[in-house]
Amino acid sequence: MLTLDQARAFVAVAEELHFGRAADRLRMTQPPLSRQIQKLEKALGVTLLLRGPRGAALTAAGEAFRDECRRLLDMAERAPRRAQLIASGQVGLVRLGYTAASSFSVLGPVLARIKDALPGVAVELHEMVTAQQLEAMRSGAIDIGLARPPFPPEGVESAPLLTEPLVVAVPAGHRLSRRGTPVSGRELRDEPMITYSADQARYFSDLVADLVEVRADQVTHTAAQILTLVALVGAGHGVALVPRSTRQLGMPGVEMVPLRESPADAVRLHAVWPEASTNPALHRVLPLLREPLDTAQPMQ
Amino acid sequence: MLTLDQARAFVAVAEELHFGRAADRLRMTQPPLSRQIQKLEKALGVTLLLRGPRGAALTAAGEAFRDECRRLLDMAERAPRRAQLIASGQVGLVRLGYTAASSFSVLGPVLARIKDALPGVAVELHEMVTAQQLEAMRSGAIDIGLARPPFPPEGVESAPLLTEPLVVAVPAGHRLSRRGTPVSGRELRDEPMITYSADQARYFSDLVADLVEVRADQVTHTAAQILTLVALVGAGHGVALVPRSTRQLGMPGVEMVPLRESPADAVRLHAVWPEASTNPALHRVLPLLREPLDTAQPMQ
DNA sequence: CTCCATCGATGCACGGAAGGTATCAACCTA
DNA sequence: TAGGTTGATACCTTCCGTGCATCGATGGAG
Repeated sequence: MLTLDQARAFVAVAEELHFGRAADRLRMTQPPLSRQIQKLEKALGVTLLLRGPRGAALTAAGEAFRDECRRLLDMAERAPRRAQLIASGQVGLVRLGYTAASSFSVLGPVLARIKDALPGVAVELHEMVTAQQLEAMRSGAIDIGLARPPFPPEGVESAPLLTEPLVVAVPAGHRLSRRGTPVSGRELRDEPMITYSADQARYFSDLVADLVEVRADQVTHTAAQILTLVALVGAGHGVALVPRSTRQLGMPGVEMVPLRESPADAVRLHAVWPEASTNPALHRVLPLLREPLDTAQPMQ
Repeated sequence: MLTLDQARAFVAVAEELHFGRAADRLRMTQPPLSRQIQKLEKALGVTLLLRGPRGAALTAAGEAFRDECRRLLDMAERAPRRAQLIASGQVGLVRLGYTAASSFSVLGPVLARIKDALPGVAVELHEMVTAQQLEAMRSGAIDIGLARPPFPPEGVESAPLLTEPLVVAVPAGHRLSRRGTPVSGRELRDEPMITYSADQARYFSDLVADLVEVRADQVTHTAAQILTLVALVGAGHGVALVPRSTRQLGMPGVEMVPLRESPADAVRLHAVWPEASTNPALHRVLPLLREPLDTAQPMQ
C-alpha cells in the first residue's frame, strides 16, 4: 500500500535522479531510501527507475507516477489547512436568525462588519421571530439570533445590540406631525390606532400596553409585522407606536414623532446564541457585536 | 505530519461516528484507533471529533477535514493505476517516424490498428526519411520507424511490413497504358523518364538502376519525393518507376502498368525500432505489426 | 589493463511507532 | 444503584523504518 513517505521518497529520487542526493534531501541515508523505493516498486508491480552506475533514470511510468505523487503530496499538505481555518473561525458558516424589525436597523451593519472583519465567514440568513429563533437554537438550526428579551435563564447567552425608544408613526400632514415637542400618550387617546397582535407580536404588544392606554374602540387594525403597521399608517388608517429605527425604512407618507412616555431604551434588541455552541466562526463573530454599531448605516 | 493511515482512520470514525465500529471496519481494535485520532488532532492542532458517551460527533472542522481526507485517499488509490497502465503499455505515447511513401500504403492501416487495439496509446507522427529515422532512434527522438532497409546490424530490430513490386507510372492515354501484359524494361528505352535523386532518394535510385537501364538523355526530371514523380508523370513529362502502392494516391491522369523485370518484393518497407527501447507502449504495438496489414485500406 | 571512484544494493542491529490485551473512568439506562 | 455503553489509558509485544558497515557493478583515469 502506498504511503506518503514513499511518495515523498520517490519524488525526491525522481527529481535528483540520484539516490544519495535524494537521501540527503530527505535527511536520511541512502540504504533505507533504496529499500523504500524497492518496496514501492514491488507494491505497484511497476519499474519506476532504471538504475545505472551514473545515477538513476525515470521510466515512462515513473514520470507519470512522479507527477501523481506531487499532486498527492500537495493535497496532503493542504488538507489540514482548511480544517485549521475552520477550527480557528476564520472560515466557516454562521446561520443567523433575525426579526423582520431588526433588518431595519442592525442587520445591515452586523453583516457589513462580519464581511469586513471575517471575509471567509459566510452568513446564512433566516428571518424568524424571537420564539422561533430560540427554538431553532435549541435544535441547532441557527448559530445566533437577533432577538428581543426576555431569554431563558439557561442555555443561551446574550448581549445587547441596540436600544431605542418607541415613537409615534403618523400619516404625513397629520395634526401631530411636524411638531417641535414630543407627543404624550394622552394626545393619542382619541386617535385611531393600529396595534400589535397580542399573540404574534407579544413583545411589542406588551410594550405599548405598558406605555400608553389604548382602548379597544380606538383600534382600527391589528398586525404582527412592523412593516404592516407603518404601511397602514401610510394609508391613513391611524397612528402606531413603532421603534425609532423604523424611520430607516423611509416609508413614504409616514412621519415619526417622539413619544414623551417612552424611555430611550424601551425597545431592546439583543444578540443571542447557545452558550454551548461549538461553531468556531460564531466565536469570532461575537466580539464584533460587542462594539457599538453604526445603525445609521443603510441596511444591506 | 499527516499520514494516509491516519486519514483512513479518521474517515472511518467520521463515517461511523463510533470508535468501536470504525476500528472494526479498519480491522483493528479500538484503543490504537483512539490514539491515532488523538495524535492526528494534536498534529493539526484542531479538535475534529466531540466524544460523547453515545458515540462521537464531528465538529465543523472535522466535517471539512473528512472531505479532504476522502479526496486524498481517493487520489492515493488512483495514483498507482496510471503508472501501472503506462508500464503495461495500455496507455502511453509512441513516436513514429515514417517515410512519405509509406503514408500511401501502410501508415493508415498501422494507425488504425493501433487505435483499435490500444485506444489508450497516442501516436505522434514524424515524417522523415530512413536515415533520419535511424538517427532519431539513436537519439531517442522516435520510438519506431517505418523505413526501408538496409538497417545497421546492431542497435535496432526490424520486421517486414510490406513488400511490393515497382510499376511503371504512365500518363493516361500513353501508348503503354491499358495494356493487358506487363511492360518490359526495354520498352522504356526511348521513353522520357523521371528518376529519383541519387543522394536524396538513394534507395529508390539504386532500385531502379538495378532493374532497368536508364540513359542520362532520357531523364527529363529528377526528384526526391514519389509524390513529385507521379505529379510530373501526370503532367506528361514522362514515365517513372514507382512502388505499386503509389496507386493508392489516385493521382488523376496517371496509370500504373506492371513492370516485367520487377520481382514482387522489389520494394521493402520495414518497421524498425531500437532494440533497447524501454517504451512499454512500443512493446504492445510491435505484435500488431506482425500480422498482415490490409493495405487496400484507404490512408488515414 | 589495472586501479579507483561512484552508485545502488544488501546484511545486520537498534529504536520507535503501531497494534493488541486488559482495564479504567464517565455516562446513560433501568 | 447496578449494568452496559463508549472512549481513554497502561503495559507489553511486534514489526517496520533507519543507520552503519559493506558488497557488487560499472565506468573512467593512469
